[in-house]
Amino acid sequence: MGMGRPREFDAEKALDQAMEVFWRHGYEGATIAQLTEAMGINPPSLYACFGNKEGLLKAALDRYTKLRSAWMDEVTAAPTAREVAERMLMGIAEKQTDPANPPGCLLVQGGIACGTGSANVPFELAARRAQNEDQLRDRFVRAMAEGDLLPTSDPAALARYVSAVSVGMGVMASSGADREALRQVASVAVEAIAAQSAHT
Amino acid sequence: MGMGRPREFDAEKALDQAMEVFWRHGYEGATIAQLTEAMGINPPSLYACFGNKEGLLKAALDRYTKLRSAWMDEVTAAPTAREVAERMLMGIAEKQTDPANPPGCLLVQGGIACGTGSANVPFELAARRAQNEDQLRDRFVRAMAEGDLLPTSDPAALARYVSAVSVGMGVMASSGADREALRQVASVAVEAIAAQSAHT
DNA sequence: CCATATCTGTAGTGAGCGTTACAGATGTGG
DNA sequence: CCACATCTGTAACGCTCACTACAGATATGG
Repeated sequence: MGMGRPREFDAEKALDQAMEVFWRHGYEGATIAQLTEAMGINPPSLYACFGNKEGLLKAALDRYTKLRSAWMDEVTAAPTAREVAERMLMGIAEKQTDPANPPGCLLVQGGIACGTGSANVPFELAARRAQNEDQLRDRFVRAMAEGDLLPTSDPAALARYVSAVSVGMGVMASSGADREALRQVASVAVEAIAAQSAHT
Repeated sequence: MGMGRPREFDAEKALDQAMEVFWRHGYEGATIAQLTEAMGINPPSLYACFGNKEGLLKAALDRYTKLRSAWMDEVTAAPTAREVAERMLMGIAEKQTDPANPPGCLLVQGGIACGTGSANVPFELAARRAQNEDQLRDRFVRAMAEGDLLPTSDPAALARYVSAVSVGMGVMASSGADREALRQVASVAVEAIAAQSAHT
């Protein structure tokens, strides 16, 4: 039995284009026509490769988090909790205003609220955001063990806080805030972590 | 010339129901069928009263901000910048997890990203959020004048920060965070304002 | 070279969307 | 009581949506 005709497009390149469309217009706002045009393929190729619209979104989310995992590792590699928060939030100020991408964060822009037919999309995004939060929490737990945070600090609460600020910055970026405005927010936000840091 | 048949429904009550639907499903996720059913009216009544779907959203946004303005005044009436931030963020933790309403904030859930046909909806929401931010900024400017903040503090940056945290908390609430989790975030977040406060 | 399996492009499918035409109902002004 | 203006409910409009049937193209295995 033969293997059939090979596909004529690069699935990863196409996925990058789809990611951009979801990022800019959200899941419900993105149409198959926009997606296929951006990906340079026709609907049947999309459905053969990704199943349906929601499958394409999940593939785009996977690619998004994969592209950012190396950076997240750099962030958590910072020596102190304070510097972790600083690298994270300052880096986000840059990334979310990078003109190479749509403003904001795909994990927020993708769809915070959806209609009844796409009710699980917001949960899907929330699960991805939770992964980042967990990675931060683990890092802050380590900081606790290293005596880098106050004995009264709550690593999970700090991780939730940094995650919440990130999300807020993303929404601000998507509605026109420039890089300097986001840097100011990040700068203030880091002070809350500094206040929980042992010494200095 | 006669004044015509009077309408048989209460526009404000209907608007409250529409607000809920937009709040839960977002602008694009909310359908006219859902809206009319929740409002207890038929499409022609909706269009006669609010123009179209976007007009209904704007009316719902107006009502939303109006309902919250009294509370915002209470918040900014707090004696210090630190207490303003605390009342604001702690109050938001409560409001965004009030079971009487959908979780989160309408000004975020309404639609962060939209399709090409509704491209100005996100701007509309951003403008309303900016009003809150301006009110906070004015309050922090006053705090500066009263010597309540450090001479190096930037009132606009602090207002942006509090606004960003609020938005982040709203997204967290809409994806299932409970009241206690939001309170923890608020508690950490306030520390950043405390760090900018003069004395104590 | 033939059978088979998969991809590609065209051209649709039914369903659901926001919106409205229409006719009947119900009020006001003369 | 009568013209008129506005609201109400029914039923539909045109359009766009996600999705796919189909036929032709292009590879592999024998």
